[in-house]
Amino acid sequence: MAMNAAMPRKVTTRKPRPTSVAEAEEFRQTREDHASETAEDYAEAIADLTDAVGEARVVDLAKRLGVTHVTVNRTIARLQRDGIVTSQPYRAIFLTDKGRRVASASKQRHEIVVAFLRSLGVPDHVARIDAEGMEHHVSPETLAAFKAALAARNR
Amino acid sequence: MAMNAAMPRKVTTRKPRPTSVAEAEEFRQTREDHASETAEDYAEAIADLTDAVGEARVVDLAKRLGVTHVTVNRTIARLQRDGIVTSQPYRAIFLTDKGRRVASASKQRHEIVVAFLRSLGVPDHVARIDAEGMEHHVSPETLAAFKAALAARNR
DNA sequence: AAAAGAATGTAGCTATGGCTACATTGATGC
DNA sequence: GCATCAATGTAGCCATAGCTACATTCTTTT
Ligand SMILES: [Mn+2]
Ligand SMILES: [Mn+2]
Ligand SMILES: [Mn+2]
Ligand SMILES: [Mn+2]
Repeated sequence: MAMNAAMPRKVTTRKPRPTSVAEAEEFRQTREDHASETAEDYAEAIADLTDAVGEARVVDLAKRLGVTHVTVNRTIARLQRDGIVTSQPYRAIFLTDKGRRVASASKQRHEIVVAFLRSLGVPDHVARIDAEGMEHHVSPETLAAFKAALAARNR
Repeated sequence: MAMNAAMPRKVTTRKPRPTSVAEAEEFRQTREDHASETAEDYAEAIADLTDAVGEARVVDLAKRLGVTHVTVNRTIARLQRDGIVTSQPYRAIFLTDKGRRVASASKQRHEIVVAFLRSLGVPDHVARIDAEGMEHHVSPETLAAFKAALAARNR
């Protein structure tokens, strides 16, 4: 198809910028989820250890989380700053009221995610691994959908 | 119940350390997932933009990902170092073969996760947000389970 | 061709979260 | 009681990933 030479044409070397930026919100939420992830996992681990052996020590948390005791120390300092735990040198770590609420909500959500994956036929070991990461990105709506699917299956 | 005063008792101030450390593997995998997350999201975004407007520019990626152009610049340098993209100053960013493979696999997984959540009745907007974070923690086994559940629903 | 403006790049800051190496403290065993 | 060893703490390193402020380059407009 030949161009009419007399017809003026806008020469645009620079490509037009895409207008849509709706996706940005999704990434922002993911980053926000990651920001609370450490608090949630530590709170859960501290609650578990406290239930199991009466207290949560730095060395227990390090083993459980697969990091060194140094990393645990620094993280606990941040969690104390943020009102999730109390801690004193050479003492066990304890959850604050806020920390207990975080632990309880996280544990519930975590267990539902594991149960849901298992109900789909995912092997237990794999379900536990996937759930450890997925849990922090499961919104209340999605959690409700998981619960509903589990209930439907048991009906 | 009264204690027999003659019975010797081991006084253990220090609580016995918990032996189980199986959970550590789950956290390690989550950290590993997070390490590849940036490459996957950037590769997907670059592939999308290249399809949509012929090229991926720094400013487009910044808008899409909800970060400043500075963050994009630094990330692109790392991705180039890691063989995911090629880039030259003031030029568009292109995927390498490796980058295209990452983009393709990520995009497929991402779409399946979104479709699966929607099939559970999660509202589209929420499904997209949750999927953006969850996708990186979905193992091949779980992905297969999602696919199977979707197929069953359409049967 | 020059000006203006958009895009890109760079300098330098912050926070999180990993690590090794070394110092200190506390609990256990003798 | 004291020595030993486990636990805890601290110093200082690294990488990732975010930011603001400012400099430079390229594209478009006039
Ligand atoms: Mn958890
Ligand atoms: Mn987790
Ligand atoms: Mn993502
Ligand atoms: Mn994640």
